[in-house]
Amino acid sequence: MENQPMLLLGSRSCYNSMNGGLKSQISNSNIKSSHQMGVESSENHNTSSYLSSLKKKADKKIKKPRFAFQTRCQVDILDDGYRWRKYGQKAVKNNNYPRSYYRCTHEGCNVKKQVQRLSKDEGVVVTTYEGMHTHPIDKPNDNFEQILHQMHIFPNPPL
DNA sequence: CGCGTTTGACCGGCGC
DNA sequence: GCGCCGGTCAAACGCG
Repeated sequence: MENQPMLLLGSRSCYNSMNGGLKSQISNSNIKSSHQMGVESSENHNTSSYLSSLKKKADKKIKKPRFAFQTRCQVDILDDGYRWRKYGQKAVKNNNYPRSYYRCTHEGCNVKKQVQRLSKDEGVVVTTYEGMHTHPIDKPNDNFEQILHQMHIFPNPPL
């Protein structure tokens, strides 16, 4: 329970009413840093080039800043103003519901988002954000943006 | 047509 | 060393 995420109650358009205090677990480590140093020239890859780029340089054990919060709504897709592209869906053992993996469809913005529903309460959706957006919000939402600010999470850090 | 979504396969790490 | 679990990508299809 150390990393107990914050609880947001309300429907899709009801991001208000936040119980408990907001805790941003943003590590002081680098937020995005190098990620572009990967492939550039040389497109010829071996047979199993498959996930070759996956390993990349790996910046030590730097973990990306990720924060999770739970929402009480029937829809798992929370429109936070960014565009997300689903890149996978896997079912976890602890939950009877599958977990959805989303990624920000922005150039240079490798922000990921996980959406998981609780098997116990299908009305509860756990959304986990990984990384930070390096660009302003496309569709500024009312309360959501304010929440981000309250969480000390700004869309475009001074990097 | 563009791209967002969907599904299966595969890999890496960890536990036993 | 193998099995399990979680995570990601890739190709195809559907929809706008």
